[in-house]
Amino acid sequence: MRACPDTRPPRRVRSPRGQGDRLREEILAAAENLLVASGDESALSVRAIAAAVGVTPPSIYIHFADRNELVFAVCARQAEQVDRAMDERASGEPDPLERIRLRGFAYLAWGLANPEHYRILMMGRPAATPARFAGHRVAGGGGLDALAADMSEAAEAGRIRLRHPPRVSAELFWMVVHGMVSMLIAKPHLESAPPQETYQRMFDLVLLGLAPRD
Amino acid sequence: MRACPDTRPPRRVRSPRGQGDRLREEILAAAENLLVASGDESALSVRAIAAAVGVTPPSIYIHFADRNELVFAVCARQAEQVDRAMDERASGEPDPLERIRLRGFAYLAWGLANPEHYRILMMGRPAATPARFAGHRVAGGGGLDALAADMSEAAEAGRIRLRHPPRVSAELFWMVVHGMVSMLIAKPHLESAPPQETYQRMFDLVLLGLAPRD
DNA sequence: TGTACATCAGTGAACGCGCGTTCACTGATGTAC
DNA sequence: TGTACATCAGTGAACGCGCGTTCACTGATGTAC
Repeated sequence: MRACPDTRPPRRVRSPRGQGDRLREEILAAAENLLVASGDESALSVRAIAAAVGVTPPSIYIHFADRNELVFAVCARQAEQVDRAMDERASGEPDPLERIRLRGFAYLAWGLANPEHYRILMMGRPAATPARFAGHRVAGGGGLDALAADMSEAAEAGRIRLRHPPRVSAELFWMVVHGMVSMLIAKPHLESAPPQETYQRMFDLVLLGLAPRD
Repeated sequence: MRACPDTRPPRRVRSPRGQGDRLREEILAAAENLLVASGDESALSVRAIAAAVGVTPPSIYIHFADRNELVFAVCARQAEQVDRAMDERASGEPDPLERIRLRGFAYLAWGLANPEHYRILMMGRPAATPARFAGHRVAGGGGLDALAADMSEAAEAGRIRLRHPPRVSAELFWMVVHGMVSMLIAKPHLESAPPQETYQRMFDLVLLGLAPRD
């Protein structure tokens, strides 16, 4: 029978001089783990993160201005992957229409694999989003531009017929995929078919599904 | 110079005997006001609602099991309007395809008019949603069925070409509109055109926008 | 080689807050006899 | 007509919690002279 078991997590060893930024990385990694394990942004409290790192709460503020900055920094890390993932999926595919399909699917897969990150970045209250994350961070700048490029190439190749500038069509297509992702995240039980099947149907719908008979 | 100004809201007069349910209505109305005024679910604290009604916090629990039930009861009230709104918009329109368009637009308009309600009902964490609100409450049962009916009628009339059962096509269409709504709620600054214009583009996209050249 | 000093990476303790929820109680009103 | 009782619509006070954030401080390590 131990008198007073010490259940506190092990104290972290102090970074050597000049290596203070190590803590920043450890904070981000611990927060990422907490977010994935809990699937709930509210698990990301300053205190919980500090405890997971093995450090006291004030130490967080050495590296982040406030909680919100930290939360978004965690998500931004994952978000960097999506543009890369979309490009990887599309690269090597000669058919621009198929590239569009692959990009959309990569986005969907990323969202479903990181639902809480997606929720924070893309479904949050606008006021909660720090300015530098408010813009087209995800599937934004790079993602939408590449999509628009594929759109115009597909149109030139006669694979599709564009009614708007490529960029506008790219935004519309992205909104459609976003609808699927946010839907599956918020209401997973409404999933009547596997996501890839629904995605295919959605893609067909947009591409030729409900087209009027001639 | 008043000594000790009483800034508390006026006490509510007690309901007469047998009229205890009046308080329930007043709670829902006060919560609705708070939600609309703040545009933030977190403003809906039990204490804030009680104060707005002019009653003490424990009184809330006479009529609601917990905070979550109350919050969803508030949203469910607004949600009842959307099915009615969609039917009203569609009724009288002979063209089934146009009815589909009108239903979707009514849904969009409702979502944008009640963003915080929409967020709570349709964009929340699944676990936070009480069981009886988890299903197709919004644009669900009634809404999707009516949409599916219009789909098959439009197909019979030769206005569209269905690649799936009408119900599936209705769900896909609904997901597209949901994408627009949730997008505009979360990222209003990305709105590059008025919603009705984007909606029209989206509708055209689904209906005939990117259809391949024959 | 020794010593004063600056810097760095954190810590300890606390501030003040609002939150959901529970429990025993109150005081007015109706009802049975 | 009077009185005991039950019911109803709430209240008052508190429980216990975790939260973000701030402030003055510490102790080890490097650096200048």
